[in-house]
Amino acid sequence: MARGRGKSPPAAAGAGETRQDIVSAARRLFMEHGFRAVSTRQIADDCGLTQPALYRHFADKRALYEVVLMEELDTMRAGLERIAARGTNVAEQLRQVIRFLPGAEHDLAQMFHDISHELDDAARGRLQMAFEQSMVAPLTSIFAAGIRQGALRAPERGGIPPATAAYLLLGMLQGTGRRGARESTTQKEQRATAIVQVMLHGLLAPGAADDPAYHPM
Amino acid sequence: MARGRGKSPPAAAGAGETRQDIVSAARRLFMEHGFRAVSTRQIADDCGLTQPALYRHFADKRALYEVVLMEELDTMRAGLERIAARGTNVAEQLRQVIRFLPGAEHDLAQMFHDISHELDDAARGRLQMAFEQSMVAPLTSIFAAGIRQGALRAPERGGIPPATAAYLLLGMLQGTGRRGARESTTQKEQRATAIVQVMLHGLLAPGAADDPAYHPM
DNA sequence: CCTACCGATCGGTAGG
DNA sequence: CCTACCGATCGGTAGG
Repeated sequence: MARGRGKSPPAAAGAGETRQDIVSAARRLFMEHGFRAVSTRQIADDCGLTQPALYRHFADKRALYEVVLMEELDTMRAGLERIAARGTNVAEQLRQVIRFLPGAEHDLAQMFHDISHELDDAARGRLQMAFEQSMVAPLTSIFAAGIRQGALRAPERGGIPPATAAYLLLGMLQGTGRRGARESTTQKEQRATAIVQVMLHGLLAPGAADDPAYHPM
Repeated sequence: MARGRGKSPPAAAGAGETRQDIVSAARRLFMEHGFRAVSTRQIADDCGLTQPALYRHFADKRALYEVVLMEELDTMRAGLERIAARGTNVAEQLRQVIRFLPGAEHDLAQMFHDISHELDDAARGRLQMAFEQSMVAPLTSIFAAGIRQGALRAPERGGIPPATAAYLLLGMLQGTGRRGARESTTQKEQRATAIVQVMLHGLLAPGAADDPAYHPM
């Protein structure tokens, strides 16, 4: 061990492996604490480097953060598109989406805040576009398919636009921050069931004509 | 003007007025940028003080932040309890809640993150309790009343627990960060309509038996 | 990829 | 409530 500084990852790092180590450490730290709360020295320490060494791989802290976010969005896109591509019914697709998306651990809200507040205009634009393509688009296509197949109401028949449904679903998934300690698995499951229940059936009792604007036919 | 530093508020500040000026400036800044992104010097500048002067009114930055959050929660509680107390039907109450709660400008998500990450255990406990009492409780009581009056389905009849409904509503209101520029008034209105529509009626088309677990009777 | 170091800024204190 | 100032830490650079 001629390193002396940190636990060098697996073994002797090859060519581009150091870069990926940095991104991995940065992802873990940024996603848990947010952009501002994580220092470049913490990231460097976590992969056994000195802080200035980071700048051989990334122009600055923001550039590293953008790479982290882009990779994260790409992972989400892969998962969501896979679910959207499956031909199962909408209810089942929704359950799979809820099971797949990180409820609180990835702290989606944190991510959106940082995109809005910590990046320059150019990076913000790129990330907003990536967010639309990776998260909104697959979810929108699930709802659109549901409408097309007649399983969901079209906007003209008392439904809502598919893209709006996608945003509302994402909001429900974010929850309201991690309230208290980590949610248990059964809590997550109950939450998932509740979301599906609301999105599909709403909460109105049968026969209750509470909303005069509602004319599904 | 013997001040020389900043626009001193209205006129010569009386006794406890300086303190309130500090809280007001802090609220504006904290709510827009988050705890870490706002420096004590910015707050002081905003009310025509030097930075050390803040410490004559608050023990430290965190204590000031806690006061800001507590006041904010109290404002929300007043509004929500007023809506919950009105005897109108659930649909109308939901619309009023959505109109009342700050959609993106107050950045609820930001607030929750800071509560979880920037405060010590004691303050975090106090704020979580205040959040439950000020936001969750009034919303829960609206949903509970709806169930009691037969307007909403009880959890045993395909509904969900009132507290869960409250959390889901808050999630939908947060949206997914401020996506892009400020939402326009008409966008807000469309969003409000969509939320009410989903919460009451869901999205399932009539006759579509997509969810085998659904037995409202 | 390291050592050494920069200017800037942070939250907070001393002392009046 | 101000001036003066503290130690700590930040992101980033010089130079090898």
